[in-house]
Amino acid sequence: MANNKQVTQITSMDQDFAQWYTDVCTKAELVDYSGVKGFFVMRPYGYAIWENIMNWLDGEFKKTGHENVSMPMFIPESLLQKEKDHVEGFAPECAWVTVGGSEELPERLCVRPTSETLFCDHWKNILHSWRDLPMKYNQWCSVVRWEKTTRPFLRGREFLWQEGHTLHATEAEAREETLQMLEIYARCYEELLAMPVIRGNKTDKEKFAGAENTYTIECMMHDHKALQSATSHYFGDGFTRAFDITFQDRNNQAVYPHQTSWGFTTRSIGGLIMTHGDDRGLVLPPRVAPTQVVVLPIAAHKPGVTEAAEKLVERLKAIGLRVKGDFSDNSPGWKYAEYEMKGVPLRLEIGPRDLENGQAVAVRRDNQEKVFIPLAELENAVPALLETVQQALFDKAKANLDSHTWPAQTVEEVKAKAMDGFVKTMWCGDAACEEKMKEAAGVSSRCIPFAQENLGDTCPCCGRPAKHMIIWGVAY
RNA sequence: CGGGGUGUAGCGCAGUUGGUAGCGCGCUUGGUUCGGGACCAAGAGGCCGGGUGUUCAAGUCACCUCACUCCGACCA
Repeated sequence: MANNKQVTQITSMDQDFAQWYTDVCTKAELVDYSGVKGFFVMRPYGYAIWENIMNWLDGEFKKTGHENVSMPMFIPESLLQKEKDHVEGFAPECAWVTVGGSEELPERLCVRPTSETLFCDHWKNILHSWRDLPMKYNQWCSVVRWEKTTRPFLRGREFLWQEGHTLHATEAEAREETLQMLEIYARCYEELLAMPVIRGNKTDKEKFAGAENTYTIECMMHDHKALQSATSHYFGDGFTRAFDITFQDRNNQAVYPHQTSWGFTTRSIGGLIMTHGDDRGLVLPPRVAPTQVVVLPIAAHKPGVTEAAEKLVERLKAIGLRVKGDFSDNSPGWKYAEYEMKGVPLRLEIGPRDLENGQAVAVRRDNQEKVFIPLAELENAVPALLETVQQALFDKAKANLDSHTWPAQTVEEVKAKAMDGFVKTMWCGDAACEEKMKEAAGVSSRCIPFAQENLGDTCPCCGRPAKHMIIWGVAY
């Protein structure tokens, strides 16, 4: 019954969403704080989520013809400085190495904040002919950006990601690549993480340092704030000119290739937590959950119970599910709370009463709904239930996004709704109006959605003719 | 980088007008339990974040410093 010895109790979302978030991160054993600010330990349970994401994405990268590589961790200062916009964007948040062993280095080295310059430096050496193109590379690694404030997953001074870097003979092919990879990211969020996304363009103000176009997918968290969830960039030939990378085309002309890059980070796990979690803790969609089903014997000492539970684990493993049996001597109530905290999508209980009835009890994490599953139907019923949970989580998140996206005609209307979700307005395309909106309404531009709507003819900031519909929001 | 908060056992905390450190949970061992965070018994576990000062005496007072955290400005 009611018991106050709940050391793993977490702060409620409504009371303090930020505290709730950090509680979940630590109590669900996803991360631990390290001795250095902004650097986090990803514990096995958190890393297992990342591994599932990596496996899914890496499979898509391979299907679309990309190869994995590994680049150096350090960038000589002179290399970083070759592309002007790029340095300006990243230099302020670089960590620098100035000493090797006991020797002062002749040139200081930046710990990579992103690897465009390294790829370019390498490509300069190996690209010769149009026959060498396209070059479609990816690397899984961590990067360092010296952020001022840090939070687990959402913002660390080091974070894990993949960064794809490609070179193409033509602009059209490079642009196609950029959009193709954005679409893979969008599908990863929607299909794997059960998070609906908005695909769109970043404004010039918000685009990546050195990019010609930045495409983004934006997600809405449970508290209605925005999370920039992945980006894909088209560079044109800006970097390849700066690094003097050319190839001989079919006409024996030296030509600058067109470049892209795209990245997906462990921030996605933060988004996952803030999209689906509740006051009991983490809620994981079955497709990414390290453990999809936890099997609990009830009154395990009674004849046949433990054996029956073990049999359930074996049968579910045999059909490829990630399943765990908890045969520890903790009480059932303790186990319920524990696996709810860790967001395991489905709990299967089997006890003496179930043995009599030839069934198991399944309890969904997302809505606590209880379902009796005849043991004979286990192999069909459990995967079906997991798919139901996956879909229900997506639907719930989609409903949150849809019901908290507001059209607006004036700056005042934007301001009124700014703390309550996304606001969509028309926009003239002028950066001055974007800045004005930020000052007046406290929102940043999230993206210019690919799916445009016509909400009017004029920009709410300046009254001039509008060019696009744009989405505003308060972002993490 | 500005503003606030917190540092005492693994976690959460108490510690009076300064007097030489305690509680709950967790952990270990044994036993009883088991359908919503069980119970009993016996144990282990501390450079009180660090430094300097005041004092016969500092977890406690003063100053400094470090770390973490939250809120802003900057960013995936």
